[in-house]
Amino acid sequence: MSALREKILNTATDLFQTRGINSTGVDTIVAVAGTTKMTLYKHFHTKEGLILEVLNKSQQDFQNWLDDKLNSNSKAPADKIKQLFDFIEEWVTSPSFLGMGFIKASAEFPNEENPIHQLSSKQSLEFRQYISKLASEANIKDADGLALQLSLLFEGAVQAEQMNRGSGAIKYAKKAAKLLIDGATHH
Amino acid sequence: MSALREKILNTATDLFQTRGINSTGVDTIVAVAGTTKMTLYKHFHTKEGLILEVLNKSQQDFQNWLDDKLNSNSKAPADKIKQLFDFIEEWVTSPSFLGMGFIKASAEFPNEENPIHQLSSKQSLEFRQYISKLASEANIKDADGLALQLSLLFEGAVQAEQMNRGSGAIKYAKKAAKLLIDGATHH
DNA sequence: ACCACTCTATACCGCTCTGTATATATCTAT
DNA sequence: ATAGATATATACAGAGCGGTATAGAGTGGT
Repeated sequence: MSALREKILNTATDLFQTRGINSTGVDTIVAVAGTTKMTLYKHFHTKEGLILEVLNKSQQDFQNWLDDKLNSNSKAPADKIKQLFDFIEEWVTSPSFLGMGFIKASAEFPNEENPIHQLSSKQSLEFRQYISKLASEANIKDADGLALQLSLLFEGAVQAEQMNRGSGAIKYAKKAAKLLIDGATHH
Repeated sequence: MSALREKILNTATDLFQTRGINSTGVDTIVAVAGTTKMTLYKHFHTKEGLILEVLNKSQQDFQNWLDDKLNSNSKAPADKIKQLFDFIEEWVTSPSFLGMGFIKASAEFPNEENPIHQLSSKQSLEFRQYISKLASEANIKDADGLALQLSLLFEGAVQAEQMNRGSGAIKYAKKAAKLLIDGATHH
């Protein structure tokens, strides 16, 4: 894969997060990435195509990182879901964290028929399903219900963190998650 | 207060929610509102000024509606906080609900020095403080902590509803809220 | 040495954006 | 009836947007 393509992708990811998607022009992206529009448009057919690829890559990076963490730190399914918010906290409080792409994108493209909105919605659903799988492996009866609740806490905490960097909201989300998980677990 | 001014404000509120703020031009607003740019710019000095007023009015409408509901339905503080998510559900599932302004606005203007972002952040904080007041009146010890958790659930549920209209996420947020409130209450 | 390919540089098109200038119309208060 | 405020209609300026055209520079393989 082309190094320039990667560079454009990473630059766009940063700029979209820090300045907004609609507010970031293609000219700005290529200027910061140190290339030209011709090169960008050879790798990505339209700006919308670039946005979709940025969203996909961002979500893949997050999901892969999280999955690795969960699998390397513990094998027991009951432990995995309990550790979920520990790793989410690590991700969200990392200095390189600038926000979750699909959350911001869905706000900037509120029309449900817009491809960017649809991808955001799909990613949100997929993450929820990932949590649900963790929950059902931990033998929790209403796995989907718990997963939905945890995803609300997650998205709320990310939202709070995007609004006020270093707000510490994630710490309280973690506590709430623990309570919800305990409440949903068979005793 | 001018009727046209009101009309512009309401039209802008709708369009910002359904099409996004940056994607909604001033020309579109005046065309839908049935007036002209000259009139708009006599009432609002800049588009940013209009956005700020839209955000303020939206939040005031929500807060006033919620406060009225809570005060008319019950006087006991312990009941008020328990009913909080019942009314939030009523608000969010109403057909006229199109999203929360400050959540979308903070995503479209991620820079923390941007006035629109700052107002969004302030409104989020004020709503959290409102919940905290409910909690402390209900004699809950860690009122701020519970308020933060409930606000995360709220913002997460709104986020989910904005992504998928009629997702039913708010029902699960309500259940989670009940569990958190019970857990934080003295027995 | 030459070809094919990728990247650069720069200029441009057509459109949309915010905001303003100008001139006209409508309405109300005295 | 007339003055003053308010709204309309329309045109325009200046900038930025996404996307393309064209021509040339660098680089690797054969």
